[in-house]
Amino acid sequence: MPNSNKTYISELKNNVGGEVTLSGWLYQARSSGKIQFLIVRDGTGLCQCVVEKGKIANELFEQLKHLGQESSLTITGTVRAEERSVGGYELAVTGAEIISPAVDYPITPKSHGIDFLLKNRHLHLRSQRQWCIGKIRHTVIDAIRRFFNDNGFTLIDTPIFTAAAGEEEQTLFEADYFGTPMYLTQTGQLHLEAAAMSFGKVYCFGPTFRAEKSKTRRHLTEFWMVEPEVAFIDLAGLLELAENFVSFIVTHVLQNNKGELETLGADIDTLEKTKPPFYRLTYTEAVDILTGRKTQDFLAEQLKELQSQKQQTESKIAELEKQQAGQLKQWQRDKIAAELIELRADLAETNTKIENNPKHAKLAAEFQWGKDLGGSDETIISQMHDKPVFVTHYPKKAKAFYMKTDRDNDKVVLNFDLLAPAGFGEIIGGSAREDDYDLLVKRIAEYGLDVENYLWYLDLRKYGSVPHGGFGLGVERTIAWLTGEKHIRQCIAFPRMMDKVYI
RNA sequence: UCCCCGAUAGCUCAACUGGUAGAGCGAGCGGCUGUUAACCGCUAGGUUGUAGGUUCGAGUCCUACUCGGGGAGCCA
Repeated sequence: MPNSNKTYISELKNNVGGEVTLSGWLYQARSSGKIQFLIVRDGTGLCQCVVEKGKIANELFEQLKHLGQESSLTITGTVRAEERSVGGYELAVTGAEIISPAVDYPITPKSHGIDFLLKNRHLHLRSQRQWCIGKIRHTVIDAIRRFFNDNGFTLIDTPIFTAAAGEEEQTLFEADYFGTPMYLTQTGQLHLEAAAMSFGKVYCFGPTFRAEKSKTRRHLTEFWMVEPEVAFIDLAGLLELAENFVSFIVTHVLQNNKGELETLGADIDTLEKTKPPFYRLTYTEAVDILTGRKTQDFLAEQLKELQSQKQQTESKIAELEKQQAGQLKQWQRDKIAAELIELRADLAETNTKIENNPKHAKLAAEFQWGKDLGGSDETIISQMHDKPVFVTHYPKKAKAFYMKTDRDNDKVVLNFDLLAPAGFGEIIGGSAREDDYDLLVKRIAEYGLDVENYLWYLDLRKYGSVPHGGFGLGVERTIAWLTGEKHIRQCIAFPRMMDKVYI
């Protein structure tokens, strides 16, 4: 091994002209007779290492040429700035040592199906895309903790095993707790309310489990949620807290992960607009929008766009198919075939959207005041805005028992959802909590719940009750929004989905 | 739980109205001194998800099952 400085790829910019040693894995390799381009990853980034014949021992040159993808190695060379390289720097290799050669790595640089990738999740984590998402997730979680810690909140760890339900009973995972049934937590909220009466401002942050039979791109059965709870706060205060919080996360990610966002193709311009104040709609206003002219026009316009998109894709496909019929080199033929696969997938997606458009229009037009907003309704509202939107004051019937009844209109509760823009949908749900003892007892009864299970919760209204409230933010949904990732399962290292847990 | 689509080489996909399976990537060998999912040549690799049925003949048609994808409802 030559005598040189061990370093990380992220530090290369500080070592231009110097000789350094990297430890990592072979991500990709191209060779051209007397020159090889090895892309090495070390956990901090990617670096192109240029190996020239004659600059290193012939034997080593041959070994490197036959090294399999994901082999581990240390590699030494001189750092130079190079525009053509990933990351802007590259290594002129002077030496290398193979630590462990890898043979037949299953994930190739070409495209793969999602089932295959999830089966190989332990390896897929090494891919550029998953690495970028992981880095952003780290920043999001760091920002969450930083925001609350720096704003006078105290962290409370609420239990994972719970006796009573926080949300819907049917969606609880049951566990056998020494012979008695217990449930995996769906929210730390009830316990958090108790803690808020001690510390004032508190938050909990941990995994949440919901046995919803939801097979969609927005659902996991195990996901991470952060929930703040504040004493002496009203709905307006909660909205302000939520918009400052979300803006803080976005700013943090933009500061720390621009490169990752670019690699992922995220919509950075829109993210940069995410600053308070966010839009505010009441549920009633949202319903008026959904059932009104504006939504029908909006959807009609969208349908037109989709149809022209469909035509464009179809004519592109037709053109490529024509080309395919002509005389071509094999590699040209393959390139066309690959493009066709992508275009056909796009077309299928566009077709689904076209198919759904009138259904969504109908659902929106026929929306009845009193129902909870459906997924498509949320998407429509969210698509109409370029910044997150609060929807507040939902009908009491559609919401949980602990939400505070609006004293000016007892048909609605003082709650809110925050919808991420451009169609991503709900990332936060929250409310002011019912703080009146008698009203809360009544609500528990109305929901057919057993008051016996909520005696301790009612105590909080008995001994110095105060107006208070809080909300929950879904970490994976937030990451999906920030990264532009279509499916939430890519936003956690080892996703747990309904009916399917891979590894 | 419901609706739609799919399952062909290790991976991603082809195979016109039923006529006996073909590419690329990956792997192996060789060539190429600036590649960007590099390129070029050669080699190996398949009882077409399972079980039945129709037919002279099934990857292709029918039935059931298994697995997967997308969407709906519900939600963060």
